[in-house]
Amino acid sequence: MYNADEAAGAPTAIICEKIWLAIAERRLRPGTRLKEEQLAEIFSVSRARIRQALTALERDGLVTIMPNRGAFVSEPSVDEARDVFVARRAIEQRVVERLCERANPKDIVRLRAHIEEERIAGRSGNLSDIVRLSGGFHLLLAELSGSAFLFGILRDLVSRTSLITAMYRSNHLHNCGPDEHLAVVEHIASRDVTRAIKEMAEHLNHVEAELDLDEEKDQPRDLRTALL
Amino acid sequence: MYNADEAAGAPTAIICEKIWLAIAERRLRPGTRLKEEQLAEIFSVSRARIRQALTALERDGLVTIMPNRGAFVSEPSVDEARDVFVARRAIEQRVVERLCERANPKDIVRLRAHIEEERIAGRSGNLSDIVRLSGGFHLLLAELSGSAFLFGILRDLVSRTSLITAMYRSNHLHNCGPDEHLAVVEHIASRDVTRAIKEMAEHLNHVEAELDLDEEKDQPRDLRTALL
DNA sequence: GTACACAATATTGTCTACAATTTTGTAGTC
DNA sequence: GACTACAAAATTGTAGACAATATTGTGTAC
Repeated sequence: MYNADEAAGAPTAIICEKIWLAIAERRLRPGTRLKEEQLAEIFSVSRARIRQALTALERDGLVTIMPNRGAFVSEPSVDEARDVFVARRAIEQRVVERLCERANPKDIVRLRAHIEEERIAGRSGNLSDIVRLSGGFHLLLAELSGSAFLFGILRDLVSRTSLITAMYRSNHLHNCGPDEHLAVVEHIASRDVTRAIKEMAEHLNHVEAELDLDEEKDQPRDLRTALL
Repeated sequence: MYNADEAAGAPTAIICEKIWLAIAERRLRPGTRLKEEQLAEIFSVSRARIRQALTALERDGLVTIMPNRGAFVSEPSVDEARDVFVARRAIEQRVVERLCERANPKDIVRLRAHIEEERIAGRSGNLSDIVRLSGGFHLLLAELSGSAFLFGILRDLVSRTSLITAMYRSNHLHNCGPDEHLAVVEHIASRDVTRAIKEMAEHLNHVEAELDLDEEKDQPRDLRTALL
């Protein structure tokens, strides 16, 4: 069978997505070094394109580039992880508010269809699809809210959330359940702003609560704190 | 006198800042084409570094890169401008909330010192400093809130605000007055969350209100709507 | 005289080679 | 025997050259 991973001349976006998925699926663990030449050989592209991909991934907070040192898979701290959820609650509240005002029947149809895709992926157990679609739901919400800017912020936040869930135990993998997604959508459909916001806030709380953010308050980021 | 603008081998960050300032000060008008080779010659650097700077500026929303077409100074629409303020109110509310809980006397000293700098720049009339410092106040607030992530979002938002104020009449240039900044800080100093939030919201409303966002509902983004 | 097709030009996108920096291994000295 | 200084290897950062693409100008046919 033809393996797309080893196809030559992959566009930058594809490379980003492959690395992103690898991180989200924990195949690439936080802290892993990402050598440019190595990646260039793996994807059969030039090193220049890998550099583009890495800087784009740095923008999304998935990799950390240290000057003259190289790129590493980011290791968000507990505090940073909590910050992401603080920001998500703030942003997604606005998204839901706007959507309750603006959403038309067509939007609701798209959202329900998306959730159906999530259900199918959940049953098939395809981890790539599950990760992609569960984040994609929140992104679709932001897109339909009509604000390109809120969408952009949430894009970052969802990427970081993927890394965080990958890092702090996503073993249960309840990970953004379609049921809670549907509840939000139905509240939006009935223009119930208060309940829609509340449902979204609870959903995000559930996702955060499933992480091991209380234990190991400050995990070792450098050797000094790790060993002394 | 030595002119730093024409110094050879400027780092990417410096190039970004120079272009950013030029946009914020309206020396580069929205829609202006940014030819890579031209910029490379101006800054005496290679085109590769200009490309890095342009992609970074695109990330901040200041320039728009069209594939195979080139880079242009962004022309945010009225809706996009309003979105930025919606997002700023959401984010900066959280920043102020956190700061009321966490701020220590040292932080207050830094904030007051910054406002004093703003006052000095305002009296001297140095446009570069005024633009930089007025945005810098909000960034300092976010930095002191202890959330690197909220800081990152606000960095984007402040950049975009600079472009927006440059585009939609910043002639009065009341533009983020130090007086209102001080009011916010004093409320934070006295741990009065409600008033601090209110003051910040009003401040942002004032900034938005000074723009011509109601008139010319949809300014011409492409030739079709401009001419027909 | 106008409209379409083609060619020339200019600009961006990509790749390969070279330079700078950091890290690691080795030897010398106290 | 351990520590410091130096050298070599590996890796990133940068620059310049080449290829692809879009725009503009010109010519020809109708």
